[in-house]
Amino acid sequence: MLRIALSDDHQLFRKSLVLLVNSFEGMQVVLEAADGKELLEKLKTTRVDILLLDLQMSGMDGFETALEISKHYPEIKILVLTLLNEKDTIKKVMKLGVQGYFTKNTNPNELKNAILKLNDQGFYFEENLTSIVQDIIDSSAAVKRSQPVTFTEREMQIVHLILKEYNGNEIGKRLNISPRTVEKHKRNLMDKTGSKNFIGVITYALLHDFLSI
Amino acid sequence: MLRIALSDDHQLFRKSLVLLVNSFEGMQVVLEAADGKELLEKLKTTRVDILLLDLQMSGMDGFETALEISKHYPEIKILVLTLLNEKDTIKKVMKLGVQGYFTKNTNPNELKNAILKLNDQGFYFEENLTSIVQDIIDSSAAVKRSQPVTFTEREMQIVHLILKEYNGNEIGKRLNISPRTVEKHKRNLMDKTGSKNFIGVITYALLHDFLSI
DNA sequence: TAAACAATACGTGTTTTTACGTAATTTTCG
DNA sequence: CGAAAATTACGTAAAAACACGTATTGTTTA
Repeated sequence: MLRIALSDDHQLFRKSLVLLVNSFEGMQVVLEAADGKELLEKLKTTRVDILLLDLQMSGMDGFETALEISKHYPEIKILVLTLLNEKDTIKKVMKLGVQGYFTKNTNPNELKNAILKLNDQGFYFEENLTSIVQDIIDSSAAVKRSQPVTFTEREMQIVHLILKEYNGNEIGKRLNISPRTVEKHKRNLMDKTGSKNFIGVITYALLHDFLSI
Repeated sequence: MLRIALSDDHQLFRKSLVLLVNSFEGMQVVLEAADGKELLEKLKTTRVDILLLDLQMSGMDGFETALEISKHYPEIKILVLTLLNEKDTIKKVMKLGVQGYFTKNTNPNELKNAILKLNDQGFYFEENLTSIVQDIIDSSAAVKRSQPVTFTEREMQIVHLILKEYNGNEIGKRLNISPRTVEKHKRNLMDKTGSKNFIGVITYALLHDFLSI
């Protein structure tokens, strides 16, 4: 059962939205708030999976709220509901950690689909926003392309052995090198991919197609 | 009517076993195979309830067969027939998802009883094996592995946060739970996926499509 | 309503990984 | 050949993860 939070300062709209969402199978509104402040307060005691967030709320505004939520509750997926449809606004909220965007004048039946996709895929954007998304993805990919990271053969060997769940000691034995050397390789990989731990190296390699499992 | 499959490489024994089983009320042999390969082939077109599986088959051996069957046809209950009676062997097959064990030198009249009990209770073991069974059921994570592994919502949250390279402490803070609880979730995940470390959990989830990055 | 599952939490360790630095050998290649 | 890159290795210490156990509290569900 998906636990939905709903934040919108228009009570009538909010209440009907509650009814709509509750009519969908597999999800339920567990939290309602009129503004960001109330929302943050209630989140302290209520666990939610997905937040439907209005962008025109009075009081603490939607941008600020989105930022706070994604900082304090990164596990909550945020679907922004708004009347706005301008490229810049969209980009702006996306940078705040929002995983979905839904304009209020879109067909309400699509909302269920949006929530489910957001939950399954981790993101949802309306069809017509594809180009914007692509823009953003491209621009962030360009940053990565400017600093080409490659793994050496030895490093790849080590990645593979780590995927087989060998620890540093065992890898050293298999490769006939000191465990310290294995550590050094691991550290180099973390440094060059900017990871805090080796899981970051693995995901980096997967995302950059150095690796497939 | 119980649909029985029978796999044994000794044709004489197999044929007489067919007669024996067919003489029992309420059950019928619907499939015969000399080895694991043939068995798997025939299972594609024949539905069976219970499989009587010999452990000394040539070709693909019984262990491997049991593993394949329980993986692809978890609904089929497997009763192993064997001459072996050693604790280790018994444990080994049980970990493969076998629900019953029957030594060939036991009274044949007991076979009907074994099949019926296996069907009704979901398991059957000869009296003297009870302690071994209890041992394994209590202690073995491998038993769990033979059942379909699923991640709970909370576990998925934690997987996602770990992918974001948060450490246990940080995850605890973000989710408002104790770091110890996070550790517990991680350990449960490692247990249920049979991993030595969390990288194993990640790859398991990726391979089983719980997760995409 | 009992049983199973999920989520929570702690104790008491041990093992492994990570951090940060330095530096000596190969190996590769312009 | 000589510079750059890759591989090797170690010291010291702190942080994090892992192992294995127990236990309470809700929630689902057969």
